[in-house]
Amino acid sequence: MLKTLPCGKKQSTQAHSGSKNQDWKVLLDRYLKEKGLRATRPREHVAEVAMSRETHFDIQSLIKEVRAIHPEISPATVYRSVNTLCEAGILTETLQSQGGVTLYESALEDHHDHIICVDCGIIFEFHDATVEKAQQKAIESQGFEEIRHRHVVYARCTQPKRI
Amino acid sequence: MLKTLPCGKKQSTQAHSGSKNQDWKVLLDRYLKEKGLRATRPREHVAEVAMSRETHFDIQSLIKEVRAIHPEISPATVYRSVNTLCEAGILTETLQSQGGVTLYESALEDHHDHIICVDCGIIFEFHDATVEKAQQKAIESQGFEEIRHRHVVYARCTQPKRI
DNA sequence: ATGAATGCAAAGGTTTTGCACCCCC
DNA sequence: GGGGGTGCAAAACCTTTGCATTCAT
Repeated sequence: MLKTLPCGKKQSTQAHSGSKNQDWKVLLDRYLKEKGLRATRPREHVAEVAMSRETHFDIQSLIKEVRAIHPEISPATVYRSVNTLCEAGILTETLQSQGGVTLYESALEDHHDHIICVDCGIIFEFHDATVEKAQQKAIESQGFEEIRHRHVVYARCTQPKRI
Repeated sequence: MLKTLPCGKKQSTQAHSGSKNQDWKVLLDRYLKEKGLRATRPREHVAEVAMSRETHFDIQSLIKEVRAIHPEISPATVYRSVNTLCEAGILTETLQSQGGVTLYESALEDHHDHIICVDCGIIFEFHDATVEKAQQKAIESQGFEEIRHRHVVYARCTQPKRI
C-alpha cells in the first residue's frame, strides 16, 4: 500500500501481512495479567487510538483524539496509559520533535530509520541493511552491545517536488 | 588527550589542533554584524561559558554556571543567547536527555555520533567512516540530499566496568 | 472487598513573552 | 538618539503528583 507524500515520493504505509495489526491486544493483555494490572476502559481506549496511528505522534495530539470521543478521559490518564503501553513493549518513544516534544510510535512495526525533509517537513522511513550492519560492527568494536538506536537524517528532496 | 569514563573507557576530549577553539569568536562576530545584532556583555558571557564546555550540556546547567559568576544575568537572557548562538551556527542542539531536555554542544567539533550506555548513562562519541558512507549512499538512493544527521545508539558496555 | 486506576486540580519544571529600562552602535 | 538587548515577573506549556472516588477482579 502506497501513500503519496507532499514531496512527490511514495511511502509504504506498512500495512504488512495484517497479522501484527492485532498483536498488540494479545501482548497488552499478557502484560497486564503478568503485572497484576487491570484492563480498564480508559486504558484500552488510549491503546486503541495510539495503535491506530500510522506514524509518529505526540501525546498532546493523542489527548485531543481521545477526548474528542471520550471527553471524560483526563490528560493525566493518557500520559499514564502511554507509559504503561511503553512498558508493555507495544509503543516506543522515537524522535523528539523540533519543539523537544517526545514522539511515539508502535513498537511492533519493523525497525526503520528516519529521513526528515527540511523543506517540506515530511518524515520518510527507510531501512538499509548495509548501514545497520556497519553500525553494529562499529558499536561492537567500541566495546558496546547495541540495544536500540535512533538514526535521523535531515535532508532535502533532490527530485522534482511539489511543496 | 584522554579522559577516563565511569565505565572504564577512555574518550578523547577532542582538544584537536587548537585552531578551532577560537574560531567561534570570529564566526559570532561575523554573524552579529551580518544581522545587525549587538555584541553585548551578557551575550558574550553566555557564549564564553557555552563554548568552554567539552561535551553536551543543557541550558539549566549553563544558567547555573553563568549566574555563578554573573548573578545579574537572567535565565531568559541565557535562553535567548543560546538561540542566537545556534542561529549563528556555533552551537547545535544534539540529543534530548532522558527527561526530554534539549542538550547542546559546539557546532565546531568534528562530526560524531553517540553511544549512550543504558547502564551507566555515559555518552560516548564515535565516528565510523563506513557507517557514514553507507548512510550517504542509502539517503541518496532514496532521492534525498543529506544536510546533517543524528545517530544515537543505546547500548550496554560489554567490557568489565566500574559503575 | 480490596487495591489499582481515574479525574480533577494543584504543583513542578522548563521555556517564552511583555514591558520598562538600559546600553551598544 | 534609536533600536536592539536585558532583567524581571508573569504567562504559557508540558508533564507529574496527591487525593478522594470509582471500578475491575
